[in-house]
Amino acid sequence: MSHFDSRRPGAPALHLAAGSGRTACAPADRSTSCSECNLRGICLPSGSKAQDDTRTRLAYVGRRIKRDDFLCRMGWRFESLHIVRSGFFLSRTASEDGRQQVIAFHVPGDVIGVDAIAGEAYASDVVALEDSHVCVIPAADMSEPGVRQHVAKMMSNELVRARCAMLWIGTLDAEERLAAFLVGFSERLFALGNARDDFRLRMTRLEIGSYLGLSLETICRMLARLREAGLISVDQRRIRILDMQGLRSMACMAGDQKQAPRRAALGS
Amino acid sequence: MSHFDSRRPGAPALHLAAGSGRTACAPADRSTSCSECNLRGICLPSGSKAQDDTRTRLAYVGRRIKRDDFLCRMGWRFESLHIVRSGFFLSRTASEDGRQQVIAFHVPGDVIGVDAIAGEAYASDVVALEDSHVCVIPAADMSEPGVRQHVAKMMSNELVRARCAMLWIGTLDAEERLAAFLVGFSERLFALGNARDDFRLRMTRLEIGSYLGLSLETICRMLARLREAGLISVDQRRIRILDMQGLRSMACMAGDQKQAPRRAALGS
DNA sequence: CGATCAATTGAGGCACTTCAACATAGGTGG
DNA sequence: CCACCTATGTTGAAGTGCCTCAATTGATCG
Repeated sequence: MSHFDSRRPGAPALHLAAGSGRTACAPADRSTSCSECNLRGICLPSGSKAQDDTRTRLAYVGRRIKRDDFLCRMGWRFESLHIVRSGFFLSRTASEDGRQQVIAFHVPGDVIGVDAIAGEAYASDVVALEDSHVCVIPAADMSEPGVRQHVAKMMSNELVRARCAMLWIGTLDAEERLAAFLVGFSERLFALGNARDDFRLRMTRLEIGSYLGLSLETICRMLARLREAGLISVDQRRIRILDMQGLRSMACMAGDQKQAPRRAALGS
Repeated sequence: MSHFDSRRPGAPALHLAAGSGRTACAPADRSTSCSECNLRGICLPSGSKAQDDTRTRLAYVGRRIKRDDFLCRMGWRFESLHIVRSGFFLSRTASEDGRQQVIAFHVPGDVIGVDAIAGEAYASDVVALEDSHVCVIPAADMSEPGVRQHVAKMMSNELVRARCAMLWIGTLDAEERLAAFLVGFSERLFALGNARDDFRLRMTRLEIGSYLGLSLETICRMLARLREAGLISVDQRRIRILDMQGLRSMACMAGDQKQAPRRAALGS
């Protein structure tokens, strides 16, 4: 099923999660008070003084999104932000000729839709990678102090992550990029209470490749190379990190050892 | 002069603007009321109803930054946002082993420093590409309604631009990337009252290359190729766009014609 | 248990990097 | 004003990392 224009001449007939065409109109849940949410401490309004006060006052409508369904589509009018309560999402954009790229993965606690605030329409498609659950935050609530602060922080975080990805894609070779991705993903899951060195990828090799600007075959090969180097073990989507130190240094996130490639060096 | 660790073994001895080592401690200016600023309408608090009211009330301290000086450095504690009043800036990050990448260019009206809100420290170096002038907005003022809205929009814009850059780097080949960059830069300048088809690049080929994940030689060659194709004329840093339609379609920002490369295609 | 999608691995080609030589512009001091 | 210097820009030739194409295996699901 095609949910896009992508019937352009000669387009490779690849298939991908999120092709099911359903459009995320799952019925709204009961609303839940923030003070009873299992994301207390991760989600809003962390850090503020009026914290408990705000939290008891706030209550948001939840929505369930099934695997492969859209949370929102490019061009939809911006009406609300969403916070991931459980599950995983992927965001992707497309250029006007239909080429797509994964530009973000979202884990519980993340705010989705901040790229729509400026344009008043969503700037990317957001797809659930597994059955998920989000809180709906009406745009009007962004002026609420506790919400405002949390949203500002999460936006800032998104920006840092996006720029981090730019740094990876622009300066690291394939093996390093994948190492950086794995370390980063591990850390995000760790912040949610996961083990740091044992997790399951929720996305396909194709989606990882798209995110990192590499082909899916290269992802496979580099996973194999990292495995052969004894840094990780790979079993389908289950990843175990055997040598975090080594992986980090390969990802240029610790002691360095490699010469920077030309296109990266800005000298100084 | 080295302002970084980059004396790593074998680092190529490239030199770049922003090596002067001065650290942007130019004396603060007189403060200026927002109602008298020449960015009225572009800058805050555009769009709000309490617009004129807020604008007359607000007044911000200005700061001058000389060419090649830093507005802020990675790791500095976050104390204030900056809005570019005049001039041009470049942001760049570095991985821990010293590889750098340009991650954004800033034109008048842009908010600088939003990536610091989450981490409470600046996440990138920001360098003036020419003598510039910024407004200093204390972090505390972010709760001010008019400011809040504008900052949220500009953050959202930054995120969109960053993701746009990811899309370019991840899915377009060198020639297309450069075309997209030129079109995008043209549009940003146009929004500031410039001609759409005649402008001056403020940055070196090296910096453009870094931003686009390409070597500076490739930038040269692709500029030549676009010139030979009759799409632009190039005279040093002065660019004239001779065929906007053609340039846009090459940048995949209008009618398409090319087959998407594999690494981009997410199928559907 | 077939059908479909995801993952793996090999072989070959090309786009871009790298290295290198040279041209040009802008600045400085004689 | 010149010669001189350094940073930037340009262009050529050669190497290579990753993409592309292709064929196979392994999961997953109705």
